[in-house]
Amino acid sequence: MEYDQDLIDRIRSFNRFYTNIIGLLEQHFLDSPFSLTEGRVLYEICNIASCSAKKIRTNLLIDEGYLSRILDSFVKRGLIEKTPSPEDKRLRIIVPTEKGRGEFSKLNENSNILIAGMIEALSKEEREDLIDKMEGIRALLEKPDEE
Amino acid sequence: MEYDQDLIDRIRSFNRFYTNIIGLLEQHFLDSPFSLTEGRVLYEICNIASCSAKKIRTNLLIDEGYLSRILDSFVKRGLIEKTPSPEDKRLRIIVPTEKGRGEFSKLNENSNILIAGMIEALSKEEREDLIDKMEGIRALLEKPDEE
DNA sequence: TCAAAATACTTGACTTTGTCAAGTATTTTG
DNA sequence: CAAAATACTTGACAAAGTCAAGTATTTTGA
Repeated sequence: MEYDQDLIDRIRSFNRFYTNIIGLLEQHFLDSPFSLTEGRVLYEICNIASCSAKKIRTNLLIDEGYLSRILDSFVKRGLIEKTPSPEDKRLRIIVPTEKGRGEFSKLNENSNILIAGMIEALSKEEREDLIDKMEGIRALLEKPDEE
Repeated sequence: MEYDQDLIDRIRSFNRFYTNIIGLLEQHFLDSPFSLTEGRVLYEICNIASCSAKKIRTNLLIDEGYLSRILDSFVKRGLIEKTPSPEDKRLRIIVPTEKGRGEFSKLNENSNILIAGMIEALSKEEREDLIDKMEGIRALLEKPDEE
């Protein structure tokens, strides 16, 4: 394969840089009652309509058994309710409780604060520039057929 | 704290997107004899001059004991050599073996191929645009005093 | 129509990954 | 030169993730 090594090195360098950024943002899970994976699962639960384990797994690439146990622990912690679907009794439909949504908001709020801190030194113009670049990267890397 | 929620939401959306990108690239560790953390450690070893556990830890935020064991396993696998430093006998200086450097190159090569695949649909101009945006983001987010 | 295959999830046993704290050897500091 | 600090190691443990077999239900196709 023929490729431009300089370009790739610079992309990799950015990736290392951004991995650290994301790592910093993810550290707030350490001060929360959630692991990173639990946080992602909770995100899906709060954003998927009539959610089920199956639907989470289409978005998340997580072991079935592992997810099952995470959901169990969410039930025990009062964050979600699992009820067998009336149409298909193999499925359990998952709904976040009030508390579950509350915890999710807190997680988001913390993340918001971290990001606000990250960009606080930037002017309005710089912030807009940042967003433009981010969305430009996404447009370039996202497959045309996706989303 | 007063902040622009729309801006933050869009940054978070980009972060989720880029977390997936990085996740895809990191999956190649699954087909390699290294865990992600091992890969990062090997990266440091191959890029730090007269490396020691201490120096790795300044870059990597990893538990001292865990690192010690990873280095042990690298010795057992013939990837590095650890010798007490003559100047300071508390330190062990770490040098990658021929094999260690070889494995590291393989890891890089695989990563290169993945990135090449990621940008293969892009034209020359688009690739340059991508790099510009990445380096622009980095410039914006990196603290002025860093690097 | 009903046995076989597929689906959705659960459970037990296990491995990998990461953490904590105490311990050893050496060096630095006052 | 004793006490504190540094660099690393080790044992015990906990958290995170994987694998495969099992249960209940639904779908498929002869």
